[in-house]
Amino acid sequence: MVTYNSSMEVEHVFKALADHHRRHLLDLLSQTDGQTLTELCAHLPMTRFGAMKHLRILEEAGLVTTRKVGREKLHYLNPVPIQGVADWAGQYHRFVEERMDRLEDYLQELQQKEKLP
Amino acid sequence: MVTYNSSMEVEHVFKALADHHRRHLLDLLSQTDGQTLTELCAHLPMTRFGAMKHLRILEEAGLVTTRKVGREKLHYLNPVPIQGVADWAGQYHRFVEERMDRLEDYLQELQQKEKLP
DNA sequence: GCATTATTTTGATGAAGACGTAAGTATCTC
DNA sequence: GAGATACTTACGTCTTCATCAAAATAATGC
Repeated sequence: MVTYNSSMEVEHVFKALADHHRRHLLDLLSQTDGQTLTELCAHLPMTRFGAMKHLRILEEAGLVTTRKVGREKLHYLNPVPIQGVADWAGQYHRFVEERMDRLEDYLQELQQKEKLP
Repeated sequence: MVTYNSSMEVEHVFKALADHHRRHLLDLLSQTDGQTLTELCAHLPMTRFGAMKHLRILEEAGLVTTRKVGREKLHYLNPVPIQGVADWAGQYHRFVEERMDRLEDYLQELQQKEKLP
């Protein structure tokens, strides 16, 4: 049985990840941590205001932390909440395995029939 | 580096999973596969029409397959696309590990200082 | 065939999301 | 302090989402 977790925290993380621009931002931070808004939004096909809103959603979900240095705001990846998503998805792994096993059984059965027709 | 995957398929899966009602539906199917709309919507705090739309989104994302038997429509879990999410999230695992290592180093450093002040 | 049950289609509506523009506040540089 | 730079706030708009209601379709059982 898969444990159904409806906690607000996990929900925010899932929602934050449900946009490829935001996943792209996390990717960018995983390559170079501590980038400014200007650096990050240079990679997104939108205005800096659009990028800012996405970063705020990531921050509210706890996936990004920020630190103000002078007039710049540095953004850092926090990978911990992603672990929650990985754990949730991992619960379904055994269902995929079962499916693979069934497929294997089926293929072997086919093979048997070919040998002894 | 985390591979940024913007394919439409993955995007649909992420969006479909970004709602706890839909994750709950997957959970229900993982417990008892092949349930009808009526059976499933009995567990959700909404009308059957609301539940139907959620099921359609899951179906479009490939997370649920359906089979019509008489006047009933049976819903089956397809766990395979969830694997894509697990893989994506798994890419961030090493960042969590790095963080743990740094924390461990820090704690050991503290311990050293206590011993030799 | 007729009443019942299961599902679908087709709007309607209010909320939330994803942008954008324009003006405002710090901060740095000179 | 004047001008450039980095970010923010405060809107407006357009789209998508979540939900419900009512009517339509389809299958079952007697």
